[in-house]
Order: sequence, then structure tokens, then C-alpha cells
Amino acid sequence: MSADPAIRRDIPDATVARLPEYLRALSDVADRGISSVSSEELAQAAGVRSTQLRKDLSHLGSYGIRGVGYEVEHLALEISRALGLTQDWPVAIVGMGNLGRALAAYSGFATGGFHVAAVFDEDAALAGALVADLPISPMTDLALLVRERGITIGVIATPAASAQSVCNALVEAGVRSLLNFAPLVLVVPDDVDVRRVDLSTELHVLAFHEQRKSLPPELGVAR
Amino acid sequence: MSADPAIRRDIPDATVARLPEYLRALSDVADRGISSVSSEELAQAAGVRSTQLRKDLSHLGSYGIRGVGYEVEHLALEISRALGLTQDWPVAIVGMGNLGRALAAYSGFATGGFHVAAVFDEDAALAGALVADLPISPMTDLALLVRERGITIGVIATPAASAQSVCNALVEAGVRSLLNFAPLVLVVPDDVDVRRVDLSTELHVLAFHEQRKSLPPELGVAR
DNA sequence: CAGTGTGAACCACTTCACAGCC
DNA sequence: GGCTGTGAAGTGGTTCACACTG
Repeated sequence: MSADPAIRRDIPDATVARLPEYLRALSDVADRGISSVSSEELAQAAGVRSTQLRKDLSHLGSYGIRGVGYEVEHLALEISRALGLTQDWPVAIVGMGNLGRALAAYSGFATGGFHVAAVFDEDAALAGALVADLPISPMTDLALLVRERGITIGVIATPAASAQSVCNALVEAGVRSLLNFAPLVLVVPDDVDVRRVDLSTELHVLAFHEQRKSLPPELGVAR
Repeated sequence: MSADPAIRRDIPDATVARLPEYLRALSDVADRGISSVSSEELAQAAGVRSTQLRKDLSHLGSYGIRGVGYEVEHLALEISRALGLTQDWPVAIVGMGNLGRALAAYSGFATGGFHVAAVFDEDAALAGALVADLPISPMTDLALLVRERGITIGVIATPAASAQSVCNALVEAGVRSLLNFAPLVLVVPDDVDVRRVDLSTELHVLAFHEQRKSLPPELGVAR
């Protein structure tokens, strides 16, 4: 029997991408003092359809009560467990420009599952300066601090020009999950996961849709 | 005949999401003084497979030369045109905390297609302070400035608590494309596009994969 | 020939419809 | 009775295989 809820197998990527949103929606609901929600209500708060939500949750297990809904606390715990948020992940941020500082100060790190364990900058002159109560470390200390503090997730907030070498240093030090804010595609070994966040990509996509809206209403394209 | 290249019909969302990356890869290639690339080379630079790239480009038109490849300048122009980057979009940023300031200073705005036309903050005490050479405006001026400066794209960089009301103000003023950095799902009319960027979602997804890696090699899940 | 452009096959994800259960 | 959980159908996107052409 694989009744052990800790044994999770092949959750679709699309589902994983939505679980954080469900978690956030649940925390909203909990803040309003509600202890049980239907898939319909929760889906609304998360911006998806209720069938989508139920199908997604079915990949984790059967945590709802038929005819009633989901127990808020319990579901939140199960999603946290599935995402691996029952432990606290130490994160390193490299690049202390405007963005890096904003990220270091970001409260999202504090709430649930993550903390900034070290911050770095290639400019050795910045070493020692405090950012969000942490001293900026020089890149030469990277391998040491990654090991000492058990860092497994790295955030790259450097200019594009140095992003690949920073990435190499992180991977070399043993980091296998990266969040890349630099506008380029990083080359990494197969066992390293990279997620990219690119403001300019997002703006481009918006521009595309905006352009569509301002075009004369061409036949066929009904929107 | 719809030979007019300006007439673009139903480009898949997934393709639109990749076009910005192709544009960036092309600009890299151009910087290296290369004037013609094959789909294979360009795909590598963009982190996709060459068949994917060719299929994507086929939605825009037939801009390659069989047996040769793509003319860099020309392809870049056609992608820019498809994305609507041949005009300059004025953007408003609301919320001048750490993130908002970082975004205002972000050079990605300057390069190609966008410029920061106004910045706002709900804290009236900040009004007049300069951020990236622009004075912070109070929210009461929003409707006026949006109209005067032709702003069609809004960036929300406020805390979650005020994001929905800021969103309402932007929509009310006529903005129909939004980039939301606040951790919540905004409620908007059907004709408004919202894209969300959420750091904590990205971290959660990384944590999920990281957890997978550190689990004992369960049968079946080969990664 | 070398490399593009594309119908066809395949695959992943979403939505539907409803059986199952509290 | 009402809402969850899920096989089945539908949809959109990716990959393949190859015809086509400069």
C-alpha cells in the first residue's frame, strides 16, 4: 500500500505551478477566520475553475470531504508538504544592485519555507555593507558559505554579462536550483533547475495583447 | 490575399511568450557581428529546440531562406513588429518601495519599446521625490497623467493589501494591461490583461523540485 | 545539399460529465 | 442533497518526418 501521504509521485508541472497560489488563497481564507471551504470558493480566490482545482488536488491525495469541502488548515498543511515547505530552505542572493536589494528585503522570503542565508556581490568594495541585516559577502566566500549554511537555492540578480559566471560558481559550489533574473538563458548541467523571471518578457507579452486591442476589429479575431 | 505582413492572425499564446526570448537571442547574435543564423543556432541561444523555433516563426510568416537561415536584422524587425514594439509604450509604475524603485531604474525599460512615463505612490508624503529622474506623483493625479501621457500599461508594485484598489484606479483611468507583482489575484474586467510575477511562487516551485532531488531515488520517478 | 516550412502524430493539460460518498 | 474525485472527451502545444526550395 502507498497510503503514506509523504510518497508523492508525478505531479504535473502545471499543477505544481498552481499549488503556491492555492496555498496563498488558503491563507487568505484562514485570515478571515473560515475553517472550511468548497472547491468553488477556493478556486475563485485562486483565479482558476473549480474542476481545475479539484483535479490538481487529486494529484496530492484525497483531502476533501464530500458534500462539505476542504478543511482549511489541513489542506494548507498537505500542500505545504507536497511543495517541500515543511522545512526551511536557505537561499543565497547574488548581485546587490537595486533588484538584489529589493529581493533581499522582500518579505515573501520570511513567510513560509525560505530565508536569505547569504548575499553576495562581485564588487569586492561592497563587502561587509549591510543589506537587510546581512553583510554582503565577496564571491570568493561563496563555496564556503554555501557549504556552511546548507544553501541549495540561488537567486541571480546580476547584470546579464556576469550571470553565467555567477551561475557557474553557484553550481560548482553545489547549488542545484536557481532563480534567474538576468535576461539570458543560462547553460547548466541536467540536474540543475533554472527558473527565469524576466520583466522585459512580461512587458513584451503585454505589448502584444495591447496592440491587438488597439487594432481595428479584424474579422475572425473575436476578443 | 493577406500578403500584408502587418495582418497577423491568431499566434498561439505559447509562441508569443517565446518571441521576446528570440528577440533577445537575435540581439546577442547581432552584437557578435553575425548577419545570418540558422534555426539551430538561434534555437540554442534561446534555449529551445530548432523545430520549436521554426514552428513558432511560421506563425508570423515565412522570413527564412531555405538552405541558408534567417537574416538577423530582418527577423528581429518582423518579431518586433509582431509584438508591437515598433512603437514606444508609456508605462506607469505604482508603488515606490524597494521593488518599485528597482523597476523604475531597470534598464530593460529603456531598451526597446517601453519607457517609464510616470511613477506613483499611495503615500502622499513621497510626492515630488525623484526616482530615476521622475518625480513621484500622488494617486490623485493618476487619471490625469494616464490620459495626458497616453499610458496603456501599468505596473503594480504595492503591498498586497492595496493592490486591488490601485488596480481599480488604473482600470478606471483606462489602463488595460497590467503587470502585477503583488501576491494576489486581481479582479478585473474581461478586456483587461493581467500578468503576474510572483517571487514566492517561483521559490515554491524550486523547493518542490529541490525536495524531489533530495528524496531517496524512489522507483519509477527517473530524474 | 542544407536548412526552412508544415501536415501529421503525439503528448500534456483542461474541461466535462457523472459516479461515489459524507 | 451537495460537493468531491475521476475516467473520458476535448483542446492546445510540441515533436516528428519529410516535402520543398534557394
